[in-house]
Amino acid sequence: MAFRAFFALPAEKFVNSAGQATNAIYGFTSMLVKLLRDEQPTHIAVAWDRSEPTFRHEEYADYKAGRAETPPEFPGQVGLLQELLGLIGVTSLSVAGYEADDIIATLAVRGLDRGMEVLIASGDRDTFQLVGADCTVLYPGKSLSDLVRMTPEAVEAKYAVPPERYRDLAALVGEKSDNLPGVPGVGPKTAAKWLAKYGSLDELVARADEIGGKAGQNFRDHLDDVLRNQRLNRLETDVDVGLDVAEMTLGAWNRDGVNLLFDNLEFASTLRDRLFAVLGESEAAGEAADVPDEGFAVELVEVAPGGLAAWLAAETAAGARTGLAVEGTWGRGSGDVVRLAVAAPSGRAVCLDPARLDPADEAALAAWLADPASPKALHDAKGPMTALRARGWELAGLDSDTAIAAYLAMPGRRNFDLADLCTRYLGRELTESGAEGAQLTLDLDGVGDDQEAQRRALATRALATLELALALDAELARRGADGLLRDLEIPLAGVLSRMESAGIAADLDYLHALEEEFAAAVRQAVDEAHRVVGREFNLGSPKQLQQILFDELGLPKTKRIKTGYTTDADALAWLAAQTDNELPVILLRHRDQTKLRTTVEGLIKTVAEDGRIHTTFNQTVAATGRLSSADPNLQNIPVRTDAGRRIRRAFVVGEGYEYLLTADYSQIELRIMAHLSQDEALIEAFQSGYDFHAQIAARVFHLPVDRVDGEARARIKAMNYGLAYGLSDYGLSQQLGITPKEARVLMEDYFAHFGKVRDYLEAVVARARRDGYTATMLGRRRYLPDLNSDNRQRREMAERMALNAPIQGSAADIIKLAMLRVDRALRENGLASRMLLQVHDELVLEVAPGELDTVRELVVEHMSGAQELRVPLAVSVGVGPNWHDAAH
DNA sequence: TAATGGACGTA
DNA sequence: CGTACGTCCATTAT
Repeated sequence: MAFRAFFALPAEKFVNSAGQATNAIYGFTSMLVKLLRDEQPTHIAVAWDRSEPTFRHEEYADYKAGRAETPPEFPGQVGLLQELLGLIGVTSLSVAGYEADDIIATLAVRGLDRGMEVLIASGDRDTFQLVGADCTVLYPGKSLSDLVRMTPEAVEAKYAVPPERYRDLAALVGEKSDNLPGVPGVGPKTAAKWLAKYGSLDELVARADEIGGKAGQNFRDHLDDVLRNQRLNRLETDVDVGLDVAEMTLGAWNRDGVNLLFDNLEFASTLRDRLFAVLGESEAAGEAADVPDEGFAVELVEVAPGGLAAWLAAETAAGARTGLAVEGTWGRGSGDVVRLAVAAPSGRAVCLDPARLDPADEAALAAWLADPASPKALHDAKGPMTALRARGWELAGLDSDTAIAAYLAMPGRRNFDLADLCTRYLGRELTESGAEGAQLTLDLDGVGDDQEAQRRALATRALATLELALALDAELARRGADGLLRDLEIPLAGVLSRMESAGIAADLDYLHALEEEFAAAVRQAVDEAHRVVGREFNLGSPKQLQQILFDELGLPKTKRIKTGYTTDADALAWLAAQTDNELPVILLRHRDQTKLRTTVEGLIKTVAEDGRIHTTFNQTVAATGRLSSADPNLQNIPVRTDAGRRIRRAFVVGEGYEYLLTADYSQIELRIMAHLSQDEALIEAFQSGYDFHAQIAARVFHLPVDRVDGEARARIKAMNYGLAYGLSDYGLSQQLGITPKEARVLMEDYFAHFGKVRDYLEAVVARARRDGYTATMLGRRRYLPDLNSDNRQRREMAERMALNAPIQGSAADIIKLAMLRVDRALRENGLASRMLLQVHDELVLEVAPGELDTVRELVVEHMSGAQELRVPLAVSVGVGPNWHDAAH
């Protein structure tokens, strides 16, 4: 049953933050709760298979051979499940040399002997042989929670043989999963027909000659197999289980132990409550607790016009938090609200249509939304916040954002759907096919055009958000991440919302001119390439390129990739050096120009009515804590090449403003590494204020700083940055064009002077391996279960992530702090200047007329002062009419 | 039509 | 065989 649960629940949704899979534990426990509740057994035991071979293996060496490997996530859950059973007072049994079913059969027979009524919950059909008047098998049906009662009638109805003949039927048909082949061409129908005619397998064997047809011949040919199957599928009923049935009553249970285990497994309260409820029943029978195990019991209330203020006041007395769900559209810095629902802790909720709101109610709603003293929980609030602002409503009092909270708890997760999180934290996923009525879908699209259903769905969402926020509060408190949510990420959502709405002005005419220029360059490259090859082909197709370069032109092979040989820029540059053929150079130019053209085209497409480009900042994507930017991505606008930098001229200061100002942290990640490692030499290099890389090079190569040449500085610069990424000697050698051995020597020289850096890096990985996660300066965690992987590639990958995550993540923490400080300072000083973009270590601001000096000073102060480090946090600032000229 | 993989832009 | 992203395009799978 645990194995069934394992496959019934998605493993990726049931992993705790230490990387422990929990789906089998969750599913099994859930089934057990249902069994205890519905069947109220007086005695109960759970039997387990063991890993040792059984008597069946001794008799038939290939027993269960050819089975797929047990998924690695499963075995680790068995011990935890047994621990849980121990805590709740349920007997666990296993006996060497026997399968769980033999133990079950033994207990069943002994129970029946005592006149007990016996229930067997098993996913193994062999147990059907035990079915009788007082023995029923509960066999998993369509879903986990659906157990089919296999009574004698049910067995007969399904297999057309009585339970005592089931073994015969199974022997004839065979059992694939046990590697017991049956008679070819004989399925349950034929087998049942024969058994009906001859009465039993023994009789069938005795009269084998009489059976006609191809199947009959097959039966005679495979008689040995059938008889072996029949011997092996008999369940042993006299196993020495070491315990009497009478001892298998539900024992005392350990509430604290269960709580602790559930906390570790990160199971939310629902399953725990259900379990406690049934255990409570077993202690004091008759006192049935009615625990709803599904849906959200929302009570959608209609408030009379003008009554909203009173309703809100009554429901949120004593500052209770509410759940708020908004339906509408948002993106690219704007949006609209179609309706919104407010759910209170009582389970009551209202659903409001802003367009049809009584004026008094509208005022009440606006005031309530803007009231910082009215705590609200939303799921992914930034979008709704933007949409509300587009209607003139400010949102304040954001007390929890369940998407961000879940991100802080599980920063590596891909999506943070409300429905998925409800599954994960509130455990409603097993109740899909349960009681009627109470169930409400969370899927807004799935409810059709029924207005009332949509209102209910939104109200349900609001209540779900409220309940989820509570579960996540506890989750984050346990991690010490509640401050990160409350003081950093939630306020940042508001700042980002306003940045998105502001957008950045674009010079459309200039962009169009650029596009044409890049397009012409692309066309020329295409023509040249076609001419060189002698026919037309698609330069954008890696597959066609491989064909031409390696097959037709016979150029030397590059690095292998899944689909053949790579045609990436490094490889093309290498090819260009290997051959006289001009094609690789043309292809490189084509790649460059194509990339620039598509970047410009993408930007043009996203210029809004107001002449500005409004990106969307995602706060829950990057596993390290960084922001990301999408639609369009303004964090990857070219800057390294001249041609690329020209694109930055298209980002200009908007009407009513005087300058764009950029401010960036210089070498923030290296400074963080110096701070965290506490390496005195590194710290000193930063404190002196001179060229950092040159100073480090001087130490490594034993030269005065002014004698360090460009080559030496470049090597050390690559090394400095590489260290923060878990660079290997091989990687360093590739980057510097030296041999791995030389790179190795260089690294040794480096660490000879900066030993604490090595100590720090090693300690980070060791600690992460022990704790299961890394942490940034503000306590933002990243979980890396692969640090203990048996797979070397995965493990080393995780080690590099562990090296980088605290550094990159701390930098992300710091600039987020800086953004809050800058934003607050701008507003408190009544300045019209505003923040527009964040590019990981850089902020772009739009400066209002006459505010330049104030803003420059304020930005530097709040960025460099965002976090106290052992080294200065240097910030450099540039000002200009466009993003390019504002560089420094 | 959706998913995947290669390639490449940024910090 | 350094990290973190998002987007475009071609190709493959459904």
